[in-house]
Amino acid sequence: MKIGELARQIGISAQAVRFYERAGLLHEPERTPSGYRVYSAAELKRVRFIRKAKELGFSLTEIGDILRMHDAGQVPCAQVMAIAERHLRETDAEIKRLRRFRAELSSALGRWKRTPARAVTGNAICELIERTIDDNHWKPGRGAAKHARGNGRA
Amino acid sequence: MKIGELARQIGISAQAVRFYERAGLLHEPERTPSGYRVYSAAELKRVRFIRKAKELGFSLTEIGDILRMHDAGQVPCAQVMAIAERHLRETDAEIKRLRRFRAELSSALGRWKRTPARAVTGNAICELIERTIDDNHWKPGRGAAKHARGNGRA
DNA sequence: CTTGACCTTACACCTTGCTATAAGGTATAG
DNA sequence: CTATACCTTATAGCAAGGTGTAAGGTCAAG
Repeated sequence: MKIGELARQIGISAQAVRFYERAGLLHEPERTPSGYRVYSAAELKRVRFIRKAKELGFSLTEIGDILRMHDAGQVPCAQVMAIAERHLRETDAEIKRLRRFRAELSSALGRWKRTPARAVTGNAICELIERTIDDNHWKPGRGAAKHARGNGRA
Repeated sequence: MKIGELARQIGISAQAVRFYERAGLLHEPERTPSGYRVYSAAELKRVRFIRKAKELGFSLTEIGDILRMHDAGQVPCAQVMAIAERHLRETDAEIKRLRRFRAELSSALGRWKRTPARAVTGNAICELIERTIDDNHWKPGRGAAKHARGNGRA
């Protein structure tokens, strides 16, 4: 199977497959005499594994670690569980953060609607925004969202 | 006031201030004879506005639009409200997405714990992951998380 | 007159996971 | 023989919001 066929079966682009190879997730594949990459069913499964792990929120780095453990003859399931549990905690934290943010934004919007910006003081840029945090009941913790990250599900 | 003093008062780096200038959020400042940027209280307020808007989830592009409206003599508050309402909807969608993801991850973890990977079939990479989506009760919608992104609160 | 804190510019780099493009070689159908 | 679909490599670029570094100029204190 050549790269385009593999990519089609998984539902990704051929470039993405080459990208995984360069990223160290796939071994150097065999080649036809003319240099085309040739993949076996095992490689197909490996790529499928990569996509599944990605959908579960694993980063390519983590997936690479897992695959290298596997290649070294180890069973990486303990690591997989640990990473998944960390992702769960991070997701919880991110949901909490987003909920706090949502509440704050919603409350600002409510105040803006009750007190429209007819009372624009001449030297404000947008008085709505300017009075919002001057109220200062909302102290965003230092670095609250430092590690926040989309979890990469495509 | 020079750039370092301005940055210190806002709590950002001097590079960030120059970055805002290059991004078109700040006007070309006055300069000392030796070329140092000199800022007035009005510029300080403008930078403070930028940070406040950013904390409310506005992107630098949006903030730039708002500031340009202001510079053109308009009152950008209607746009600000519209953007804020869009952010609210996006935040809601992102929270929903994360909750679905969390439920899925949590359920996978539960299954993994109940049925540990002692039954490792020889040709799997990590059987935990491999059996998870083969169950296939979980169809991630196409492009569900296309626009998902941390909302830039620092 | 030197040290050190501050300022200047320009450019590269970071994160992640790819996508796009250029410039070319290969395989197959008609 | 040619059209076209596929493959190769290398390189650049995106999103977003900056940070880091190099190489140098300026200013006050001691």
